[in-house]
Amino acid sequence: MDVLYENGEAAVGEVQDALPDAPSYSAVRALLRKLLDKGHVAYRDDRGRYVYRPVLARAKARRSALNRVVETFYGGSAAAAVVGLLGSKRELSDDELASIESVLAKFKGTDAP
Amino acid sequence: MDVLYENGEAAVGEVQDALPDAPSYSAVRALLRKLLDKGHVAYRDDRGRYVYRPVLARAKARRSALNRVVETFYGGSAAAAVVGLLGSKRELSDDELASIESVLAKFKGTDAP
DNA sequence: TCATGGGTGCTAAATAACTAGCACCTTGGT
DNA sequence: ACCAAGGTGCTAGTTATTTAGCACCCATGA
Repeated sequence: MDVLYENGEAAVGEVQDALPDAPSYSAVRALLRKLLDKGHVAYRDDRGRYVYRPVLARAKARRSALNRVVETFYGGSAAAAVVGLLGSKRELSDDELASIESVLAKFKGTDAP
Repeated sequence: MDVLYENGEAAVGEVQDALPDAPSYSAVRALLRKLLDKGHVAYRDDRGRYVYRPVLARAKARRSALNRVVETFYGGSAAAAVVGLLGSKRELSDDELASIESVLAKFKGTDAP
């Protein structure tokens, strides 16, 4: 799934290559077929070659993945996760800094009127 | 693994209870034994009752998990992940806001002297 | 045109995971 | 002392996953 979300879509061989410790080609085929049956992925036929993509919207999967990490490792606190995320960073471009401050701005007025 | 990281440590039954769609008690026992063999978990004997804990330091696992989400869903940009994390938040306490701004501060001086 | 590489569908066998159930031990309450 | 509850080690049977290997299809390049 992660492979498909990272690439948008991928064929069997690409999934296999992207997998950390990949099983056989056959196993990946079987896996994707099972995900297909379960409705987690769809595919398009690119001239006899099947290219798979996730069915669940990227945004939802993203939120869910982030949520799981926050729950598992940060006791449910998004702010703590943000600190963890930035704490291990060495540099930040001006644009990145600006975008973060922009999203931070909306919290500033909220509870101190 | 997530269960162990979230709780710090857990016995077989607790792992089973915490699992979203839990298999049988026997399966969880077998799973934990396999993780033990692979060196991913250790256990202490709490008077005949085995309590398992992860071997890899929480901090490392945390970094790795966060990294994976950032790679998979945010093209490797931690800043984008931060924006995503905060974007879906409605409120933030003063303390949270302060801690984020504190960690942000170290980036401000860096590249605009 | 025709061989080649890389797909697919399908199948059978090996391998791994799950399940249920036994005997046994320890703890806690009666 | 005894019983009940809830652990463990171990085992055997069932189920699911992985593997390898067929026949076949279809672009591509010589």
